[in-house]
Amino acid sequence: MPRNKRDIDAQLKRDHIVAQATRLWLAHGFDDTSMAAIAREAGISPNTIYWYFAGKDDLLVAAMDRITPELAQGYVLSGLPTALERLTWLITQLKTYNPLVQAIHARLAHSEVVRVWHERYHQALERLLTAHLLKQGVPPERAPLMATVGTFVFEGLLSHPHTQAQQHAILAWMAEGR
Amino acid sequence: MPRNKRDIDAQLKRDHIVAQATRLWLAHGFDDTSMAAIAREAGISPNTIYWYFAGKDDLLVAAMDRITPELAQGYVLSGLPTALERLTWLITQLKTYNPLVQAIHARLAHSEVVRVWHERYHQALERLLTAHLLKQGVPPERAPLMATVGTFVFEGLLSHPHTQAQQHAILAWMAEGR
DNA sequence: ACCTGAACACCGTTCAAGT
DNA sequence: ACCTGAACACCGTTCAAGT
Repeated sequence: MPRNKRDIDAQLKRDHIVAQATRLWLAHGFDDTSMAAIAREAGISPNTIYWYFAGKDDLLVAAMDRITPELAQGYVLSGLPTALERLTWLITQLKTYNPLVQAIHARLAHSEVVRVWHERYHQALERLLTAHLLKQGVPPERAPLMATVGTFVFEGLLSHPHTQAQQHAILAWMAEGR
Repeated sequence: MPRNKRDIDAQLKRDHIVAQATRLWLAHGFDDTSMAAIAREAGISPNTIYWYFAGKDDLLVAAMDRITPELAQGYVLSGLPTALERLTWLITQLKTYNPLVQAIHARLAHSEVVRVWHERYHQALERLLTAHLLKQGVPPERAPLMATVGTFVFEGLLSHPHTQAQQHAILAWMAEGR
């Protein structure tokens, strides 16, 4: 994307800001990490962030855009054999990023960029699940519905406390594709 | 609960504050309705709210505590014959209160009172679904799991946009108890 | 017991000015 | 093009003082 040295530097700095924001958000939560704190950590003045990002929500989306390809790659590379193992791997990873996932949902009502990002994310997850369900032998007219249900259950697991046993039972139920 | 005239007046005023807060939150959202705005509408000064409530989160919980018994009563009184109709009724009602439901989830990470309330709410909903599933003939060892899944799907429906047809298909799937 | 005016500490964001 | 110091408008909450 960057075309010359200048653009590369700008890209690097942008990425540095995103990295610091992500680190602080994961450590202290989205709401409890101010733009001032992010700027301090990145070694710039607070308003400089606004040169690179339209606002805190845009910074959040940039953070997610950095994480998700990594996750997708890891998902493929993991090469786990069973559906249950793959689902468990995915939810374990997503839990790592839970403060950001939470923030995405909390900002949904207030921010258009977040809304757009979330929409895309859901579609990607549903595509993944639909493909899996079809391979599992679920009838094609039923698969999309069950994929939507699957994403809801997945989100429920992410946002609610539960025991390891409960998680296992629910993921096993999902893997079954029933 | 109130023991004398003085307590009754205090109770009425408390309720008046909750009513105004609920009205404004439903109209403009939780975050976009300041304590000052609620006080203005209730005809008191902002800090007077803090005489009756520990904070904005406590006011939110009080609002939910006012709504849920009404909902539970309406659920029973509706006397709808089929599970699908009852689920549809329930989600239609809950959608009416969506700004408050959203706020509950958004405040989960920040407020202990909200966390406690949410926990109770989930347990109540799961009990409702478990009872329904058992009546539907679902094996007892499977019912609690499916009830948890059901609440996740229910919450997913509440917090994500979808067509009427999608909602119907998902609720029908839930009513089936599969 | 109940209520208030004024202030506090903080927030995301913007402005005017610099290089 | 990039960065900053200072300010803005606002927020939930608290304090000191009243009745």
